[in-house]
Amino acid sequence: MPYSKKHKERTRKSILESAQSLFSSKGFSAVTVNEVMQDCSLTRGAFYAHFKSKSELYSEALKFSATNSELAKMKPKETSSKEWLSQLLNGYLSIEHVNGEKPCPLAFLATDIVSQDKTAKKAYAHTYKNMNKIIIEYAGADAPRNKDDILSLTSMIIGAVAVSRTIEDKSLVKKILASCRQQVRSMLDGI
Amino acid sequence: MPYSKKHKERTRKSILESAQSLFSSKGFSAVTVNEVMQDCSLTRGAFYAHFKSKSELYSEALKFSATNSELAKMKPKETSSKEWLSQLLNGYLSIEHVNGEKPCPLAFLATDIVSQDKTAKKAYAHTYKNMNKIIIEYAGADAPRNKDDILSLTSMIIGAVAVSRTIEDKSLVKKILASCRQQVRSMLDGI
DNA sequence: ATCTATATATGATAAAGGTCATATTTAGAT
DNA sequence: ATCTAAATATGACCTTTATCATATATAGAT
Repeated sequence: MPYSKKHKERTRKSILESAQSLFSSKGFSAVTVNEVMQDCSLTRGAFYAHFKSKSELYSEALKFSATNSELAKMKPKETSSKEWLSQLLNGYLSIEHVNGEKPCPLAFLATDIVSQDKTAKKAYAHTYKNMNKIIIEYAGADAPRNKDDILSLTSMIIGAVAVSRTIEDKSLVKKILASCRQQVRSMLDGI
Repeated sequence: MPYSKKHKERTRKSILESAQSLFSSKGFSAVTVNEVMQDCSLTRGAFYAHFKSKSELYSEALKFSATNSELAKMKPKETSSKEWLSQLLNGYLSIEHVNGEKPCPLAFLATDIVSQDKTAKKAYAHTYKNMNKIIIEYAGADAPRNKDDILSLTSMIIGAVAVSRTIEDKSLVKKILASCRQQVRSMLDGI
């Protein structure tokens, strides 16, 4: 048995990392299987030893990115939940995020998902529900009394990032993000 | 000179209508020039007498849809501005909108625009600014004191519709929309 | 050192779709 | 009725790209 046991697993992971980053920034059809493979220094032939189609890769990349997202990161013990939540949300509503550092697929792929298969949609929905859950948990006592209220908050931050990515006028982008950060504070008071 | 003067103009408009509807629901690359033409009972050959490329069509469809949107519709004289605004926002945050009736490209194409050319981005930004302006106008005295606050409201409604389109669980979609309608009322009080 | 299962690379195939060249049809002007 | 410029249709071309078949290289087991 050639190659160490973990070799394939590592390659798969590296493909997923490239895929995640490329799909997030360009969407499903603007990304090529070949492009993904070259991004991790492989050629397209190797691809089908890992995934059975480009669609499968897309869904797997989506799942992968959920487990690697900022939101999924463990809170440092020395930071309070509220402080941590505040950092997460400010990071989410930042120019850096809009520019593509650690892109959140919920915002970057929102309309792209619509034309993908059920598996992709399921992965997206799962990530979305998880985002709501995590925010509520960290907000603790400052979470909205009515749990569904969180849905408008996540709509807002996802929408803000999605729209901001299309806007070339950076001063307008800053205003959008600032306005949402402000609004977040008023929705989760104490944050 | 064959065909009445207005014939070509009418055909162009009909192409734009089909394009608007198809692009909005499926995005740029999932729509085919041929598909657009067949949708208005023409064949692909006629296309290039009207537009010089698929990209140009996309941008033109975006501009076209801005002038035909619900938001651009004239307010009936017998309806108060606030009442009208309330109707507009409730319509925006409705299942029917999510399902594709009179789709707003700001929500339906948010992430699609990112991979398009400058012309498309400009058209998108223009429509976006216009949405903010119109809401502020109709809100009148109830508009946010700080005009930039409107940006978080539009982020929210655009995000809500964009996300809702991806979610197959209709009961969750209803909750998202309801939560945003509620939030709109609290942001524009008196509405 | 050699053997071998597995990973990766190379080359081929085929389908899709944007674009254009050419043929055909249309309806207003004469 | 006929003529003609403009609109539309048809057929072809060519690029792109997902996918697969086949060849090669890798590294652990012997």
